[in-house]
Amino acid sequence: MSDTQNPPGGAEGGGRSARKRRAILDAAREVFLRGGYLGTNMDEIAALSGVSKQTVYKHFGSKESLFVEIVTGMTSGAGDTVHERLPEPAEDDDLAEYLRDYAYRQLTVVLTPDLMRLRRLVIGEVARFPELARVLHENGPARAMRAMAGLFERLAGNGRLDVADPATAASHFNWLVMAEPVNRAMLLGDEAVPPPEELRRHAEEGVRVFLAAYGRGSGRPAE
Amino acid sequence: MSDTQNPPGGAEGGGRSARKRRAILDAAREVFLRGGYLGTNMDEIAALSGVSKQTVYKHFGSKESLFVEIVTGMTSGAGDTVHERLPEPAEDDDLAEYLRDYAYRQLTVVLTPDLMRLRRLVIGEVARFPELARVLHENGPARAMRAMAGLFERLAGNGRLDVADPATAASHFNWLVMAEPVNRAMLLGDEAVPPPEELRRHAEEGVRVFLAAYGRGSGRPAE
DNA sequence: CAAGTACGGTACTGGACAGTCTAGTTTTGT
DNA sequence: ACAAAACTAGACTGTCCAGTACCGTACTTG
Repeated sequence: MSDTQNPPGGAEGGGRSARKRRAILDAAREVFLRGGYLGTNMDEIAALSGVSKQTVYKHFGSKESLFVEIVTGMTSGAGDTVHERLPEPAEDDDLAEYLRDYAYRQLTVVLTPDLMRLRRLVIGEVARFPELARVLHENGPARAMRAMAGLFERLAGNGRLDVADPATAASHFNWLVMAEPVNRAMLLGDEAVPPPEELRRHAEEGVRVFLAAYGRGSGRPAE
Repeated sequence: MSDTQNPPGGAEGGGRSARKRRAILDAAREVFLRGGYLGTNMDEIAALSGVSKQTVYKHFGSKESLFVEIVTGMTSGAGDTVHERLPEPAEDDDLAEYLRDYAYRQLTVVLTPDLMRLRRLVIGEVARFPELARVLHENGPARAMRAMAGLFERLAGNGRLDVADPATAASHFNWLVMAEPVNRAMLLGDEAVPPPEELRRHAEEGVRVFLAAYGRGSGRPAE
């Protein structure tokens, strides 16, 4: 209809087939995130992507395949954006400041509406698609906590943290920061996500508690 | 068929109608928890409860009503078992011990398989039934944290804790203890729930961190 | 430009399922 | 004992939906 005049390279690259494929994926993500697996029908996906149902089934063999592709794509993609580009803290950086920034960044990514909807979707389908939940756990919390555990271990080696069990410390740090807002958003909807400045305060409080337990005596500066 | 010989009082009390009603509720809980809202059909509920479909619709007007009744019943019921019967710690009690016990009890209740399945179910249906999620949040984490905040406030008044903001302290305590195992069980299934002794260790570690941040200088005993 | 492939539109199949209807049976209250 | 109320079994309606078939058309490629 609207892009009949874009023979080879419209706005996005790739051949016609590849373009259709992307359109289907985009539409399917939207529709699945809105309605869940059972609450979604393939006609709606076809209509929203401006493609015939036949084409949908040519590209993805079944509703189930399409669903799995959408979800795995989103989970692994989201995990990549958080890690892979957090600089190690320099020797003379303020450690508390570094941890606050890290916490805040993590919060803003995970609380993205689409990621919250993905999380709800996957959790609701644990019984039907246990593999997807496993992948989400691996690419989400498990991955983040492994990265943090490595960092804490190095910082303990430097003498900048007092951490005997890096994995436990990483879990404590992660959930001190993430648990409250994630749980709220999970149950109360995306409108329950606090505004940025409140998230920053929340991150600060979490870091304060973490450093009180794992800092080198400087956790509570006063007194 | 089998209970034709129990005229008035079979095993459970109540008239025939009340007994049927309970049977329907039990069956519906099982089936909804297993298959989710859309994944459940009313014929299965009728069959499992040993009752005709007509009777199901006499007692509960629709699939939706039945679902709402099941879920609200479970959420409020579960909240009650945790609170309402935690004794205040006595003056000469060991506070750390008291908090460990409290944390461990909370863990064992929340990690019950049925409660985990309920949580997944409700989260997966947030878009369709936002009210249910609100109720679960209110009767679950919110209620627990309010109770804890009250306790911490009193302990701060006693000089046994160093808590300026009881609500934040309660959130930190709650999630230090609950977040990791609950999140694991949520995504990895009920088999990922750690055995009791590991839960106890986990509760201990959470309490240790909490007291390091909020205790009266005695958080980290060494040094 | 011709042959082959991908796509659109649409109708169709087969099955599932919420909720209703009917007619006969059991239970209960009085 | 008897009438009202509750229950049973199963057929039935209307609807929705995954996946397929068919055929004409647009695009791609040699």
